[in-house]
Amino acid sequence: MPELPEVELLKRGLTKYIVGLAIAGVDVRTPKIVSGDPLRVIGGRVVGIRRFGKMLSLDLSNGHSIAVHLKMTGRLIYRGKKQPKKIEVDPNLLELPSKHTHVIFSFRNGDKLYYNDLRKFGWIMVIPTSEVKTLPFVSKLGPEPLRDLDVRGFHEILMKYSRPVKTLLMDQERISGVGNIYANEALFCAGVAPHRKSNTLDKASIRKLYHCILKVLRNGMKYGGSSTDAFRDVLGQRGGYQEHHLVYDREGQSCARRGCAGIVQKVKMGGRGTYFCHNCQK
DNA sequence: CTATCTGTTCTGAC
DNA sequence: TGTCAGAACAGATA
Repeated sequence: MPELPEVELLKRGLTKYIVGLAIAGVDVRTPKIVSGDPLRVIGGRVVGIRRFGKMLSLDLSNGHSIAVHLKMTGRLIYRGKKQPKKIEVDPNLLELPSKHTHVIFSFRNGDKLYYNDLRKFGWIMVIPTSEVKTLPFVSKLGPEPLRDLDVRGFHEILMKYSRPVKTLLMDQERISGVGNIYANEALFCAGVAPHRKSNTLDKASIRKLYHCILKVLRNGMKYGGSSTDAFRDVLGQRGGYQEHHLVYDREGQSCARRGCAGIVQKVKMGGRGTYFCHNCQK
């Protein structure tokens, strides 16, 4: 669920609400979610939030960091003094902690940060700040669009593999941050069929796909993230990008492109829902 | 009730 | 090394 745009929005929200706060306590309700010693965070002040692909690192003044991966259904929800009066929150997030709350960070000023996760795939790791970059998960991440990937680099990656281009886009060790929703949308935007082997794309298509990836990621952020299901921002509010999906979750509906009579197809690729228009994507 | 679906990543098999 | 199925888990939907 949370892909680059959603995690980036979360990063901005956390920066706004918890940077500067000192941690007074941690309540670990589901131990398997947390690794490292949670007590190390106590007394630390949040000095910054970093994002690595879809992972976040909450960096503390005491030399430790809280690395968080939300996987499919994780949520980080802030409740406290800075939260706006009027927010539109899910009914099941009105009462926190809830039965899906696994970790609670309490700040000295009384504010709280809740880690909720319906499916419990996500994780939290307490480690020295200097080790965040060397985590296997982080050090293996490929370049990130919008930051350290240009058309040339993108071209190079596509040429190197003969896999279906969609699974390549979602491979975090090749390109980081793109997940299923944005891969589907970017391929539609570029008119490229998801099952095309990446090294068979021509230069023009590659260029187009590159710009489409940036475009859909930026759009995702512009509309507050994609909340077809699990994603909520740091205040617990839904995003709006799902209303702008052109193929994802639109099986059987008519193609969004003007003048195209195609119907959005759904197939399975690499075990994931793959949506495309046979007419527009070659 | 059963079967199948779900946005991520890791492991183990080939 | 590259690729893929299955697992981790809980709930929604058909």
